[in-house]
Amino acid sequence: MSVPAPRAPGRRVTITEVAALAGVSKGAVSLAFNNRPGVSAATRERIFAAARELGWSPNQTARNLSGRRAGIVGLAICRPARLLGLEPFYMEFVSGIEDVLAEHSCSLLLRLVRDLAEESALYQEWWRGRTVGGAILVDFHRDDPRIPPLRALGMPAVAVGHPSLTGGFPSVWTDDASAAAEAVRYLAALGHRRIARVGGPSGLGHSGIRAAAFEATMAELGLDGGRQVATGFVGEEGARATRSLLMSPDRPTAIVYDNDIMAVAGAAVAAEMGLSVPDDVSLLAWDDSQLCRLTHPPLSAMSHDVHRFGAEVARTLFGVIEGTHRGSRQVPTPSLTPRGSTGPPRRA
Amino acid sequence: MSVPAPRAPGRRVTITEVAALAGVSKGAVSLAFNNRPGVSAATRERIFAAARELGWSPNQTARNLSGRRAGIVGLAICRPARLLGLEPFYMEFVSGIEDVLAEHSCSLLLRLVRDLAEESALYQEWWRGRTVGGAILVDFHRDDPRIPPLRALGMPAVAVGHPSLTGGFPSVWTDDASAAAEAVRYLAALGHRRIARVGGPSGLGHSGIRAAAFEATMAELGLDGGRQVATGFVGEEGARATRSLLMSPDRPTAIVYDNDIMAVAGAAVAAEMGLSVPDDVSLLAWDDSQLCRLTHPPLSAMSHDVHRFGAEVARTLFGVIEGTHRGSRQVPTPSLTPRGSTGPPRRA
DNA sequence: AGCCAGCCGTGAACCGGTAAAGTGCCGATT
DNA sequence: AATCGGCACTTTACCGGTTCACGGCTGGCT
Repeated sequence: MSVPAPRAPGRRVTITEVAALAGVSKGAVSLAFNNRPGVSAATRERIFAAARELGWSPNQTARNLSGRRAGIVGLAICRPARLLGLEPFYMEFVSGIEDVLAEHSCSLLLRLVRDLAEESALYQEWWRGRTVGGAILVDFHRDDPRIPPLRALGMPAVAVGHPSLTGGFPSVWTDDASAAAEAVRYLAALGHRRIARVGGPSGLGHSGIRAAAFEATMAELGLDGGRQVATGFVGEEGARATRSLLMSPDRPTAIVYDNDIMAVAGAAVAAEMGLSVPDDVSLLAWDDSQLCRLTHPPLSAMSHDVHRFGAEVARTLFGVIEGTHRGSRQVPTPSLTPRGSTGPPRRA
Repeated sequence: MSVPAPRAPGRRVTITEVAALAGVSKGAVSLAFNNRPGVSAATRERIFAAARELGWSPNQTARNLSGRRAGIVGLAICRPARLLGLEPFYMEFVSGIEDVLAEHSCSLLLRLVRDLAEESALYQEWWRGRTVGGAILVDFHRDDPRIPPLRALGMPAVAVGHPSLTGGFPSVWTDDASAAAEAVRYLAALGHRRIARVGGPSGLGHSGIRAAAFEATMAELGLDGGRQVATGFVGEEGARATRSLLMSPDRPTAIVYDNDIMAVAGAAVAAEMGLSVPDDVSLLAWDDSQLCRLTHPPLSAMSHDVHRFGAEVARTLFGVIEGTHRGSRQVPTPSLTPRGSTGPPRRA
C-alpha cells in the first residue's frame, strides 16, 4: 500500500528546481520546454534530463496566467441535470468532442447552467479568468440573448446550429430542413397522408427549422393531414404525445420524432396499444444511435453520425483558436436509413 | 449585431483597476471578495460598487496559482470515446455529479484516456498544475495500477467502487454482491434453474464481485445451470452473447445483464428469435434507466438511482477536499424492480 | 586589430491574484 | 502618561511559469 515516493509525497516540483539541477536559469528551461531557439542542443538535453529526474512538467495554471491559452475547452449546457442524463445525443456528441480533444491533450470543461443569463456570465468568467481557450455553444434559440455579450467578449467559440441562428459565430451544422423534407417525402411515397411530427421545444432553433420544413413539404405535396407536437425531448413526453396522437379519431399513420429516445418510447406506446409497427403506424426516429438498432422492429431513422459531428465541432474550434478558420462548416445531411419501423400504411 | 461593449471588447479587467477605482489597495479588494475580516462595511461596499462598475470578477487562474483550491473537479474515463457514447450509465452519473457541482459553482473537467498509465500521468499533471481541486476515480480493477502513484500524489479523490478495490481511497459504493444474490434468488424462486449472466469485463472490480456472488448463490441454491459470459458492456456484445446463450441446447430460461443497454439488446434478440419474454426467457437488467421502461415489455431491473449515486460521489468529494470526510459511504443497494420481462418459466 | 553579427543564456519584470507581516490610529486599561 | 489590543488597511513576498531587453563570447570579414 505504501509507496517509495520519488520525493516527498505531494510535493510540487517547480521550474526553479529543474533549472538549478541543470545548472541554468528558469528562462532557459522555459525556452527548452517550448521548443524555442536560444538554447544549445547540449543544454537542452541537460534540461530534459533534469526534468525527467525530478518528474517535472510545466504547471498549466502558471502557464495560463502568463498569457497563454489554456488547453481546456468549455461546454455549457442549459437544462436541468436530470434531463441531461436521458439524452443519448449529448453523450455521443461529447464523446466525439473528446476524441479530438484527446489528440491535442486537451480536456473538456463541462458545466450545467440553469438559464441563459447564467450561461453568459459563465463564459465571461471562463474567458476573463483564462480558464478556457475557447468554447462550444449549443442549443441556439431565435434571437439568442447569449450572442451580444459573447461577441463583446471576443472568446474563440464555435456554434452548433444553422448559420442563420448563430449570430455570426463560426458554426457547424447539418441541413435539418432538407432532412425533414426527405423524411416527409419518403413517408408520402410509401402512401402515408396523415403524418405527424413529435418535435422539440418550439423556441429551439433547429426544432423550428425542422417544423417549418415539415409544414412546407406537407403543403407542397398537397397533404393537409400534418400535425406537430412540441415536447421537451424526453422519453415520457414522447410517449404521451404518441399516445394522444394515436388515440385521436383520424390518427396519423406515420410519426416522425425529433430524437431517438422519443421514438423508442413511441414504439413502446404502439405496442402497448396493440398497434403493429409498421402496419398500423410507421415510426421514424432522428439522431440515429445504437438504440434504434436494438429495438424490435429496429427503428428507421434520419441517421446522423453524432460522434463525428462532435469531432468536427472540436476540430473547427481548434481552427478558430489558431486563427486558421473562420466561417461555417456543414457536415453531411442526416440520411434516411430505413429499417423495420416504416412501411406502407395498411389500407394503402 | 455590434454591441456597445462596456469597455474595450475582450479587455481583461484586473483587481488593480478595481482597487484604484475604489481608492484602496489590491489586498483590500481581495479581502472583501473573500468575505474576510479586515475591511469595514463602508469600504466593502465601495469595493463591490467599483467591481460592479467595471464588470470585474476574480480571475480563477490567478487564484489557483496562489495556493487556492481550483473550483474544478476532474474525471478521467479510460476507454475509447466511441464506446462512451453508448453508455447511459455514464451520462446519468455525470449528470448527478453536475447537479452537486453546480450548487458549488464548480465545473467538471472530463477527459478520456487510452490506458491506465496515461490516466495516472494525467492525475499528476492535474494535481501538480493545480488544474483541479480533486478527482473522481472510476472503474477499479483488481490490484489497480493507478493506486500507488495516486496515493503518492496526495490529491483529494473519491473512488467509485467497493472499498476492497479502491486501495484506501474514500469510496462510494453499492452492495453489488447482495444485489446479485437477490437477482439469482428471485429468479430461482420463480422456478428458474438454468440462469445465465451476461457481465462486464472480468478484470473490472464490480463485474468480478457480481460474478462471484452469482456463482456462490447458484451453488448455495443447489443450481448447477449457471453460466456467465464476459463482455465489453456494449449493446452488440450483449446481443451476441444472448444469441449464443439462446441457441445452446440447454438454453437458460433467465438471463441477468450487467447493464441496461445489453438487456435491451437481449430483448431484441429474443424477439428476433421468436422467443416470448418472459414465457420463454426472462430478462433482468441492471442500472435501471428510463430505457428499461420504454421497451415492450418493460424490463425488470436491479434498479439503482445512478443520478443520485453521482451526486453522492460529488458530495463526498467536497467532504474530502474540505477535510471533513474520510472513509467510505454506501448508497442503497440496487433493488429488484419487477416489470414485464421476468416471470415463471413456461414448463415450471 | 577592430568591428559587427549571431548564438546562448541571464535577470528582471510581468501575469492577477492570495497571505502574512507591518503600519497608523483609536479607545480602553493600569 | 505609557502600554496595549484591535481594527482597518497597506506593503511585500510569493504562486510558477513566460517574455524580452541585455550582455558575454565566438567567429568571420575587412
